[in-house]
Amino acid sequence: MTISRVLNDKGEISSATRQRVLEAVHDLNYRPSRVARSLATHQTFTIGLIVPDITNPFFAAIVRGAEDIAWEYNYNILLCNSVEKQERENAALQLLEETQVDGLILCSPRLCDAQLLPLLKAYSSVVVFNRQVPGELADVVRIDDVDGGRQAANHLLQIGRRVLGCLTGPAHSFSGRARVQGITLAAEVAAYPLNPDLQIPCLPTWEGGYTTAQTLLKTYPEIDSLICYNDLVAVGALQACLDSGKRVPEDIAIVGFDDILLARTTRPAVTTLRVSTYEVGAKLMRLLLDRVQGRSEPDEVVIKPELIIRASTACNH
Amino acid sequence: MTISRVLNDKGEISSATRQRVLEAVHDLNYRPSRVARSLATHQTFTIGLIVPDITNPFFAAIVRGAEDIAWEYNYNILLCNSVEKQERENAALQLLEETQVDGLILCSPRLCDAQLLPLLKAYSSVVVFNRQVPGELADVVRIDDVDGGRQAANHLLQIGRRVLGCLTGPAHSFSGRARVQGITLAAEVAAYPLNPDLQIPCLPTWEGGYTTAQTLLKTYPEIDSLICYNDLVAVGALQACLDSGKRVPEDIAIVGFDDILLARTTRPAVTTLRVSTYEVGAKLMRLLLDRVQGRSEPDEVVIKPELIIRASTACNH
DNA sequence: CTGAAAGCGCTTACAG
DNA sequence: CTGAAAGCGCTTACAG
Repeated sequence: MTISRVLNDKGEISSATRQRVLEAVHDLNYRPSRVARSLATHQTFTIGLIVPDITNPFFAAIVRGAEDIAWEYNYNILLCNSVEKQERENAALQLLEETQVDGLILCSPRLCDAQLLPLLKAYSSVVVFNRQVPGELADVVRIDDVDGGRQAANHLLQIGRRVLGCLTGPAHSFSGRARVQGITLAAEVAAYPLNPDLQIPCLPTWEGGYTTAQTLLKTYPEIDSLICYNDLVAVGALQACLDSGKRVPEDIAIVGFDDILLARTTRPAVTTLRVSTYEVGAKLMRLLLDRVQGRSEPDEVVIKPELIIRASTACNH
Repeated sequence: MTISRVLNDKGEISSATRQRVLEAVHDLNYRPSRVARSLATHQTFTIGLIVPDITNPFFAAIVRGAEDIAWEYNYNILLCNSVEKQERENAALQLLEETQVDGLILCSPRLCDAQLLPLLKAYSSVVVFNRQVPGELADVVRIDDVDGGRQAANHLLQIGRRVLGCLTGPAHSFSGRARVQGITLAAEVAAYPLNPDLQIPCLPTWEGGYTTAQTLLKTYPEIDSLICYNDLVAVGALQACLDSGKRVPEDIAIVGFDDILLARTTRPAVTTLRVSTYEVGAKLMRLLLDRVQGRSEPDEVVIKPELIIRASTACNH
C-alpha cells in the first residue's frame, strides 16, 4: 500500500519512508506489474490499432503518427495487420476486445456493417478511419474520396483524355468505391460518360497494379488514362505501360492516390492526390485519447485530398 | 472453474454442462479477460517489438513478417518506434518490461552495451536484430554488414571508381559502422585506400540523403561514387546529384542497401544490397517463440546480402 | 465430473 | 502518515 502510494505519487507520505521505499525499489530493481495494475484499475494503457497492411507506406505513416501521440500520453500500441482478409480483421477485433485495450483505431475496415458494427459495440472508445459508422459507435476520420475521384477525373478530362480506365483496388474497399463514384460523377457532368468495363479491382500493391494494368491494356488498348487506387498501384501500372511500349504521359496519363515518397521518384513522376498521412495518424490517436478521457460528443473529421500534378499527366491530348 | 475448464478445453466435462456453459457464454456475449488470465498464468501472449522507424519500408517489412508469424501462434505485437533516439529506446525497453511481454524483439538498437545489456537481462526471451550481444542474453539475427560494405566497394572499384564517398547513416548505427569497415577493407586490399573525410553520417531518410549528399558534393566535387546507408538515403542522394547537374552513373555511381521497392523504380534504378526483410521479420519471430516455448541453446543467424546491380552503377570509368 | 479455496500483484476504500 | 482487508477476474491445485 505504502509502496503503491509513493510510486503513484498519491496521498501524503513522510519523506523519510518515501526515501526508504525508493531505495528498496532501486536496490531490488523492482518494476510494478502493469497487468496486475490493469486488473485492479480496468485500464491497460494500450490502444489497439488495426491496419490493412503496415507494408503500405500510407499506413506506415499513419501508425507512426499515432504512435508518436500515444507515446506522449504514455499509451502503448497493439498492432494488427488485417491483410485485406475479412476473417483476420474479424479475429483481430475479438482479440483486442479480450485484451481489454482502452481504445481502438480501425483503419479502412473491409467488413460489412452487419459484421462490423456489433463488434465495435464492445469497445467503449473507437475511432474509425475511412468508413462511415454511426456516431454513437465511433468517431470518424475520413478522406473525401468522392471529391478525390472527382478531382482526378476532372484533371484528366481537362488535359483532353476521354477513355479513362480505373484500377479500383480491393473489392471491399469503401474508399475505392467512393472514388469511382466521384470519377463517374465528374465524367457525367462533363458529358463524357465512362465505360464501366474499364473499371477493375486489383490488389492494393505494386504487383496488383502491374499485372492488372497489363491485362486491362491488352483488352482495351484504346485507354488513354488510368486512375489508380493508390500510388503503389499507379507505379506498378506505370511500369506495365512502359514495359509494353506505351509512352507516359503521351499515350497514357496516370494518376495515383496518397502521395507516398515513391510517387515523386519515378520517371515520369506520378500525379497524385495527397493526404498528410502522418497527420491523419496523429489526429486519429488524439481523437481516441480524447474519447478515452471522457469526451462524449461524437466527432467526424473529413479531409480533402490535394491534387499534385506531376509529369505522368503533364501533356495535353 | 467449470467455465474456465470448458473455455480452455481442460479436464473432463460432461457434454451436458459444456452445452449449458457454451450457451450462457453466447447469450451473455461473454469474453474472458486476458489481463486476469495473464495475472494468474504469468503469460501475456504479447511480444514487444521495437524498431527505429516503421516509416522506413525496411522495418515495415520486418514488422509484417514478424506479425504474420505471431498471428499463427496467437501472439500479439506491442509496437514501439525508437525514432533514432536513445532516450526513447531506453524508455520503451522499460515500458515493455513492466508490461510483462512474453518476449522482446529489438531491431537495430542504438544504445551502448553498458546501457543495453542490463535492460535486456530483465527479459527471459529476447532476439536482437543487427547487433552483437552475448548469447545468454539473446538470440541474434544479423546482416553481414562488413561483407555488404565489401561487396559494394569491390563493385565500384571494379567499374573504375576511385574516389568513394560514404553516407554512413546515424552515428550510433552499428550496421553503418560495420559497412564502413567492409568498405575500408576492400579499398585497402585493392590498394586504393579511402579518404575518411569523404565518410559522413546522415539521417537514414530520403531527406538525410538529399541534404547530406548536397553538402558532401559541394565540398568534394571530385567524388565519383557514393555508398549510401540505405536505399532511402541513396534515392535522396540520387536526386541531389541530378539536381546539381551531375549525371548518374556517368559522373557519380550510387549504391544503396536493403533493396526496397523504391530502389528499382527510380530512373536510373539504384544498385543495392538486397536482404529479404519479410523473411528476416518472420525469422526473428520464429526464433523468439522458440525461446519463449523453452529452447535454451542460443542461436545466431547471419544473413549475407546480395548485390543487385542496376543502372546507377552500370557504367565503367 | 464439479466446485470451494487460495493466489497472481496491484489499487481502492477504511481504520487507526 | 501508515497499514490491514477486500477485490479486480482469472487459474491452479485439492476435495468431494
